Amino acid sequence: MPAISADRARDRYETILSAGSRAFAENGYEQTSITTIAQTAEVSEGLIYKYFANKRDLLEHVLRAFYERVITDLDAKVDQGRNFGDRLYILISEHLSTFVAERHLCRLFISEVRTASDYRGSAIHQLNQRYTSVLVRMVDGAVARGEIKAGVDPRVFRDMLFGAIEHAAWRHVVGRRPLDVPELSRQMTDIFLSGLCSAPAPGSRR
Amino acid sequence: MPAISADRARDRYETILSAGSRAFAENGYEQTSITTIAQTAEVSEGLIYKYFANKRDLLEHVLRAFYERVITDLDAKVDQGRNFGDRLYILISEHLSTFVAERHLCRLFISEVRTASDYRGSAIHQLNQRYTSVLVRMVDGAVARGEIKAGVDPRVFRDMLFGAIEHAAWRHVVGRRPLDVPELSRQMTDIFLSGLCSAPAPGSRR
Amino acid sequence: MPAISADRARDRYETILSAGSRAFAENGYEQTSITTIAQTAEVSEGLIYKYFANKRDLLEHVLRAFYERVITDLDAKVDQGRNFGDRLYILISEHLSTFVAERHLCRLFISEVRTASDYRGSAIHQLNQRYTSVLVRMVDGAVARGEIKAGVDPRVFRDMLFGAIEHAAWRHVVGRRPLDVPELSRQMTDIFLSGLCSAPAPGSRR
Amino acid sequence: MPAISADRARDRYETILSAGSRAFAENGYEQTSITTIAQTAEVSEGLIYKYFANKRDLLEHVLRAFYERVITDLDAKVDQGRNFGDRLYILISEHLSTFVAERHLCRLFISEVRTASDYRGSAIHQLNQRYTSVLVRMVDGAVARGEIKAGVDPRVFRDMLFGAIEHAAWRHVVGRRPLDVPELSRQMTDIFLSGLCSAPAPGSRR
DNA sequence: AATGAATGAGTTTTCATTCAT
DNA sequence: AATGAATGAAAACTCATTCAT
Repeated sequence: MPAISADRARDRYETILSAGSRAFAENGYEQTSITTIAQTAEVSEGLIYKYFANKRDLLEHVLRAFYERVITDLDAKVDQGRNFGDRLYILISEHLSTFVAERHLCRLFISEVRTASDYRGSAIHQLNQRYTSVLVRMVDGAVARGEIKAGVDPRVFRDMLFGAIEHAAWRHVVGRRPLDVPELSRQMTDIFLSGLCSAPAPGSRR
Repeated sequence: MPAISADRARDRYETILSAGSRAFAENGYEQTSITTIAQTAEVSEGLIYKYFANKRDLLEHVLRAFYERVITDLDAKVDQGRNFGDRLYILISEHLSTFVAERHLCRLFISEVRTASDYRGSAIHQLNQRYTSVLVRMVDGAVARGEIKAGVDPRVFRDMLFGAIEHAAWRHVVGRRPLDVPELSRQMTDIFLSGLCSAPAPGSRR
Repeated sequence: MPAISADRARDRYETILSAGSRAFAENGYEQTSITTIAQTAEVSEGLIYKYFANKRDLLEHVLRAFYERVITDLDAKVDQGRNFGDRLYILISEHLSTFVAERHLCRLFISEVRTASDYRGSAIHQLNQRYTSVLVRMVDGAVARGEIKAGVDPRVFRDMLFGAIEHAAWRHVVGRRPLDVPELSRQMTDIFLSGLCSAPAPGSRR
Repeated sequence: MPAISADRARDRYETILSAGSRAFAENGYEQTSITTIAQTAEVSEGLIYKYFANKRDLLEHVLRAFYERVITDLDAKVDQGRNFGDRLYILISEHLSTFVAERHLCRLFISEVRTASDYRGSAIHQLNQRYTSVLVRMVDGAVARGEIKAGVDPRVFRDMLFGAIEHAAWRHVVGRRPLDVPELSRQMTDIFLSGLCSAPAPGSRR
């Protein structure tokens, strides 16, 4: 017989998570104090430590939740593409859209996750691998179907893809310039498919 | 008649800079205390403030020195390439080499510089623009000579290029995997030049 | 449901205020460290910052409390005097009594408050003006009733009065001599009323 | 055979004293650093410690020099007054003039000297007594000649006089209002001589 | 379950003073 | 005689975390 219902507990959890998310995203991990989060969540500081082991743990939950939002349904969406070009375009524009929609979390993600020395094996690392696997499967299939040339190392491609997306998104976050997601996605897709020199690859979107 | 030679002063400056560089690079800006740096440099805390206005100023000097190392001679080196493919290969492999050689500073650069909210207009920002301008000139020349197709937005290309390099370097830092710079550069160059689908672009290196 | 009663909080506040009051008064503002105050109050340093914004804020609270003690009921007391001489005597002896009773705070008041460059407009300044206004009203009334001669600039009189009191009190603090408040008040009153040359003014006390 | 001539040494001493005087006066003792003084004096920090034992010692020299300037010739000037009223007027206006002319040092004097717990017996204390003795002799003479009524405690009068002057001068320093020295001196003299109630004392100036 | 008062180690920064040159 | 590099002990202030209530 819990003194508090499970619903209520989940509600508290969400409230704190959301307050932490906003605070971290806006001011960075180090610059955010537990007190601030407690005030935003309209909750006592002590309670935060009932739901999260410590400040770092709260950050991890925030980032995981963000990552999960990015990944959700990505598989299904990508599968709607009829060919490799389609699928690549979808992947890029989905990823960019999320980063644009949650620019602050994107920034938090870039500056905090990627820095962490205990990244390997962490929950975030695992999510990252789940994400990556979508791409790997995509590439493998395309190679098998002869849609892309053999000899391409998928890991190199992956670095290029995610690096490019992050970099573009980061410039958007920092520069506060508007980002034309469809156009940017189209250009990136095109370069990936047919390179800078040749004519558009046959079958490339649009 | 100074009690101590200018050489000695320069030596101190470099000792502190180097200690700061290592410490920041290994643990991040916020996680590094002035005390740690002082101990590493075998110098009193007070002396650090004789050479640098404050902690942030020290970081800025560290990053600037790093950036200047990256940029030095880049122009000249790139100009040795006979065509766009050559030049692109040189740019990528030079950049990657620096990042690999100074993996920790690379990480510092990525996590601290790019995050800073006062980035725009800073000395680092200016160095970044100087760096970027090398690329922009390269692309403009290539378009003029018909080496790459029109319609490519150089900014998109730039994001893709630097993003890809940074991401690859980052994975190297985190994963502690060895990085085959020539091979990786070759693959990246190839993808940028001819894309994933088509045959290698005519005139591409190798 | 506060973990600690409001009474307890008020108690803490007063403990710190009193410790700060004593410490500041005995060694001056700059010479007193937060650490000292914390030790005197048997409280952690951090807690002081829960109750006061910063060291300066604590000083201000200390001075305000002192000033309020000086002012309290002064109006009522002064009004008990039947004529200007009576009232002047009451004002002087009241003021002197407070200064003698709290010699150390008196010194703090003189050396810190009056020195502060941000004095004008501060809460202390306002209290000072409230205090001063008692005197101004006293003088104005006396002029109107013909008790004192016209042509006296109340501001000059005010400077002389407060200056004299402060100076006497200061010598008491520094010299550690006992101060015969009634006798001193009587003499001051007499000089103010009838000057050094003439016979005692008619109606002067005693 | 000194490596430096006595003249040169005296010059250095004066330079440092003057730099210290200005710096202390403008920003207060605690807020002034030796470095600042060294820069103002265009002298190394080390040299200051050749001429003065420490920072506090420098302050003492500064204040002493100031005090000596105030006292110089005061005796002679006061003696020019033909009667007590004249002499009192001269004393007040001389004192006020000095304070007005050197408002910043006046402030330093009030906030630092009067606070010092080691005031008694200090060089400054001795100067103060020399100053005071001028007044005491004045009063004693006036009593002997029947110029002022018996029963006046010279110490009370002294407190009133100096307190009044300091207070007025302080308000001038803080408030940055212009000060009409002759008029203010006249009013003060008048109140001291004949009080607030009676008509001007016979023989009072003007 | 929830609070928020309390802690104390940790932070950056300043500065009077010393001393090798 | 003169320098100014170097020190190191302080200072004010912050904040994640704990625990009595």
